[in-house]
Amino acid sequence: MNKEKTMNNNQHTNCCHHDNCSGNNESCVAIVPIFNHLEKSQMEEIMGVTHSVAYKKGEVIYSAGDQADSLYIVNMGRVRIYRLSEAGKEQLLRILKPGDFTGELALFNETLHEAYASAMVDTSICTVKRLDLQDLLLKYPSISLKVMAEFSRRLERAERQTTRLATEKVDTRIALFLAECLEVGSMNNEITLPMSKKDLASYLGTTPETISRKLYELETLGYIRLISNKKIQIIDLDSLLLI
Amino acid sequence: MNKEKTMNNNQHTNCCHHDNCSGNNESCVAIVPIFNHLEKSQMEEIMGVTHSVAYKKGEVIYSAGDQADSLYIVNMGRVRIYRLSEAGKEQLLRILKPGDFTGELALFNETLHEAYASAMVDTSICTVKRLDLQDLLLKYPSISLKVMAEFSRRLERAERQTTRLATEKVDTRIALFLAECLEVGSMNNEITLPMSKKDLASYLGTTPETISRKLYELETLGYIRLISNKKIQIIDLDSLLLI
DNA sequence: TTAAATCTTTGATGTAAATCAAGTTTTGAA
DNA sequence: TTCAAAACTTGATTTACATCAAAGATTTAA
Repeated sequence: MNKEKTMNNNQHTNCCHHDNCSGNNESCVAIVPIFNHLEKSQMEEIMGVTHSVAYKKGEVIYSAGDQADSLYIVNMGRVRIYRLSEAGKEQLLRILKPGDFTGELALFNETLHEAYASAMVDTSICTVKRLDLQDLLLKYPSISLKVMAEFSRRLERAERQTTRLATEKVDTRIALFLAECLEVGSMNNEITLPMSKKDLASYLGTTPETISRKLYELETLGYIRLISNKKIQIIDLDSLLLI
Repeated sequence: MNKEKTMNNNQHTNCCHHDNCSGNNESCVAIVPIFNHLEKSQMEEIMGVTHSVAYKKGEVIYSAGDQADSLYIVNMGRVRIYRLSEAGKEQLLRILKPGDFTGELALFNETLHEAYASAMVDTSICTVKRLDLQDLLLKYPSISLKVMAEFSRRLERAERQTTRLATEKVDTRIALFLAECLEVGSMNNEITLPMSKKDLASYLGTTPETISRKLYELETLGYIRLISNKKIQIIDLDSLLLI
């Protein structure tokens, strides 16, 4: 069951247990939307309270049940956020890219994490301690506005996903997902799946077998073309969305 | 209640499209968690920018596609927030009680509403305009902390629900729901369903028929006892959660 | 109070998608 | 580069649940 054969449970309480420590803080603060609108001097102040930590591919960043006391901002790499069902089945919730953050839930509520976060590739992360963050938010209210904007976006997405899982058939969920991949930006309607089909299945609340079959079916219908494992060309978006 | 009788209407500019207008602002600001921790003088300032509106049972408060420009705080009554699937199927997302708020999503993001809000019973609501709210948040950063705490709680719930819909069978989802109803507080393990079974079905991503059958099944197993339409006694919580 | 509308239950039937199993392909670490 | 471990595909089978239909409840409004 336990796929993370992590060497040791490293508690990154402070900085610098890992390699790339200091200095990186700068880039981190500068790239995240919640901070990068501030004055240079303010950013420098923030750098003072951030800690940079590096995680190897597969390493766990936090687990459900952990006491949450930091905000985690992805500086480089990719982080998967997932939950486990009662039966231990994994469900992928989202994938963080540089500039995204997590850990905030418990930060404001003194609760434990309910989700897991692990590094999908070698990843560097900046952390800000609960109390430091609260100070920052009180001192620079505009940060709060950014954080709230991000929260509300996430909330919107989470509720949209909830509705899809509750009301749409698998075909439709796949079609909607493909359409969203397309939106982002793509050469001649060609998309690259941002995750493995196993993960996609988990994200969409289905199984890899079903994903495989449905994609084949969509190709048969002439709506898409399967180019390679991760590449798909959308041929008829309108029909796709009418499924 | 009844404090409105003693009040005269001032300080609200474009209030009074509906009946019960003045005076209620006070109770509204005083009861919501995002404001009620403030100083009296600060609350009074906030009252100055809130508008009280009454909705009759069934009235729509906002619809998907509407431009969102206000925060809605429930003062009295009950509000259902729901979405429509691509096929027009309704999905209940949550039910707001006095003190809860909605409309915030688009408030920080200049987007349109994606959900619908309608009054389940006669309801009175306080609204705060986008710009007024932003001023308040910048002026009183502690309000932001409250709002973020509420957001993160909602996010947690939304993601939990997503995971349940994606990974659990209907039995389990029902069992988990019943268990949550129990938590809140209940005499001798007796719970009162907070919504119709039709709504519950929608919330849990299933159908009323299935709800009906599964509840009967749970009774047969001896885990619960169906007292009346809306009342259920939980007999064996542990077994219920092991389904 | 009564009738209409809405919700709920129960039964019969259909089906989408999960599961199981066994190959094939891709990936990544040594 | 090679080889083992994952990930992916395809087929056969099972099943959980939706759908349809029609009879009881309950709620609502006149």
